[in-house]
Amino acid sequence: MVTPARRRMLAVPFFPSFMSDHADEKNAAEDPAAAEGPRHTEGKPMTDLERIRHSAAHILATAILRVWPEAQFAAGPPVENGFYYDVELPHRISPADFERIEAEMKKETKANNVFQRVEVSRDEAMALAEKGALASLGERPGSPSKFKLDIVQNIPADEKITLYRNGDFTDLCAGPHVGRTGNVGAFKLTHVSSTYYKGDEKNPQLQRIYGTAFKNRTQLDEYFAMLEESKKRDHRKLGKELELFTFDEDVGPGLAMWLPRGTAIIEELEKLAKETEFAAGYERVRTPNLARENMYLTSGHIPMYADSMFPPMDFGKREADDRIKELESQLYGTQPPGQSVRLQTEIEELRKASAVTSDRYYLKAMNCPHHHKLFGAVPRSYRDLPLRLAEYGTCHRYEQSGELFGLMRVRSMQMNDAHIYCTEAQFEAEFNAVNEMYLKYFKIFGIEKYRMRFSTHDPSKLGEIFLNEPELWKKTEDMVRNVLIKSDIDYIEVPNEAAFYGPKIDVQVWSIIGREFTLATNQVDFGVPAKFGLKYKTRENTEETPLCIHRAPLGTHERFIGFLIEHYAGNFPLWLSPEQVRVLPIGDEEPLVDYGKAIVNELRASGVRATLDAGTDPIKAKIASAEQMKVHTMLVVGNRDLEAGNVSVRVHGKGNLGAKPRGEVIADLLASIKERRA
RNA sequence: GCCAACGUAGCACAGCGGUAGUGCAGCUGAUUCGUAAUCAGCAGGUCAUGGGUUCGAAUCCCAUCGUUGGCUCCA
Repeated sequence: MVTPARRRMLAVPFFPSFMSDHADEKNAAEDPAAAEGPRHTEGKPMTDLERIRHSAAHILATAILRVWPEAQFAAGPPVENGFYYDVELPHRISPADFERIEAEMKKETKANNVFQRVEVSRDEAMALAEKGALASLGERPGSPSKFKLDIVQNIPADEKITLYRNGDFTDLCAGPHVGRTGNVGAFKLTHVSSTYYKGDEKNPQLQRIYGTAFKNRTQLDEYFAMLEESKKRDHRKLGKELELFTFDEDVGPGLAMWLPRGTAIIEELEKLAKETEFAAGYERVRTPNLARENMYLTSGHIPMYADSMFPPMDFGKREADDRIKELESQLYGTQPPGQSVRLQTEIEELRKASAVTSDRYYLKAMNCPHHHKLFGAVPRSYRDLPLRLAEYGTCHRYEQSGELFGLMRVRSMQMNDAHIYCTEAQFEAEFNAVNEMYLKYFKIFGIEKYRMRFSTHDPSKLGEIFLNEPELWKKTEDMVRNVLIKSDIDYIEVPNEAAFYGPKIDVQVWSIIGREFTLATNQVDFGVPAKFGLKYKTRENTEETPLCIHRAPLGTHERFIGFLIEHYAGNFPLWLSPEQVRVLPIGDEEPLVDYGKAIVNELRASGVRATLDAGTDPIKAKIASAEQMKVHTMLVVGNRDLEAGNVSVRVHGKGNLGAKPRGEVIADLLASIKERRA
């Protein structure tokens, strides 16, 4: 269901890639999501930096051909942080080869060759490709430039075909480029990965060589320094350093375990969610972590999404299997032929029966079916609507091993879920209220860099991947769009990306290393409640099926906290801080330690996460270790403070704020926590 | 799942065919101090796991597991 454009978005989040090779322009033209953001087109020239990077891609191809003349190239565009070129080559390029390739690239930039634009006819381009002369240093008889050949064939008839030359190297390319190879001032190859031609696994597998390039060395160095800085706030690194969560091979990949410090954050988020949802008229429910297969047959998740679910536990089948095994072992030991025939018959019958008697349970991958069952458990009247059922439900999804990524992509997740059952008349107000809730949360966390993606259906796929309810699609999409427009939210509309049961809004954010994630989701469902036979009595005493809104403004704990760690660089505001206050007595003499203990006890009695460092380390060392763990507030207490009934306040990132009366400081802390100050 | 790289003490890393190392953290002492690290001692490892090559493997080869970067996927 992911379009090519979406894929590119994932790879290059901040600015959609400015694909410029013919192949990519063609994709962009066809691409329903092309309206998603700025994109290179005829009327919108590349920036200077993109020209440099696009040119660097050609220089990379030139260099690779000098080392491996048989290389076949596909596409080589600039991307957000650099460029790549896809190459087919028997030799597996590894980072060990980079030095050699970069040396050849250096020769090409030193030579300062002109990038020469040549317009050719389609026949000329085809002829060159067949002679192997495109993306090549010259003709290569017997090995046509096969990918370029394919690309030429796909260029629309009315489009001009151009080549670019630098030195011996000629490439099929729409340009533009810098004037000379020497204008690529500084470059570096960064990594290599694999890809399929045009992203389709049926196509040949290519090696994608990534690099980056800048106008000059200084900018390149700054870029890598910035990358180093970013790595410091990577949630995986901070999570380890701050002892927030951990993964364990024996527990399983993608199964995060929360240490006490991370759990403290979870508790705060749940407290926030529960308060907010309670005030907004939600009711809390609890459901088990698994359910029988039948429920997921009803919901349509099997077979549609069975691949993404953990395989089932099959109890009935296991009993049958045990009996079959037992009979089989008897079978091997039997001599009289009659006996063995009897056993074989029994085994076969058991096998047939096991298909029927099997009793399969699945770990839940989503909470909706359980909540639908709760809606259906009690007779409902229009007076009960809207009914808002909320649960921090634990879901399990069997994500592909290669997709797992720290806390951002896991296999077990705790979701800030709720389902709102309402009438069509109530829908717009409810959807709007959900939206307001999102914005309220984002304000609390100071989340500013996000994008709302409004996913709609594709009318040509009704009855296939979208429920065949043209009226309802139109109606709900209009309502959602209205809400977005009325609340003046910046959003992008993406056709063909809706859920099968209705349109949705996803909130997209980016991890510090640039990967895009859906942080939160708000979905309309006009399909599944009917499958569950959910009804309510109307004022006219007729039966209606409710609409359902699935919403998860705080997403999952895993992803949301992963995001928050990076958002705050581990420097959480007081209310979220795993260790809110640490009291640091100067020395470990009894009266001081007792004073510190009293302060800690007073804070803990008010629910503040406070600890005491009663160690014998010098005060500087105590401060250093508290700072290292990013403890929000440090209260230094020495004899001066003890005598005056003061504490000396030090705040992480702000330094020493001086001595203040103990009562005043505690009151301030409590107020800051209560108000969830930034 | 696919391609590639990487797995050495709790953490960060060195060693890359010849008896496992450093720093921080930890523990035990001493130190009793005013805002980012006091000193000393001790302890900690089947070098991810399993196989192979070799007189000898952390080091070379193969497989498995895990992590990472991409690809694919993402209800």
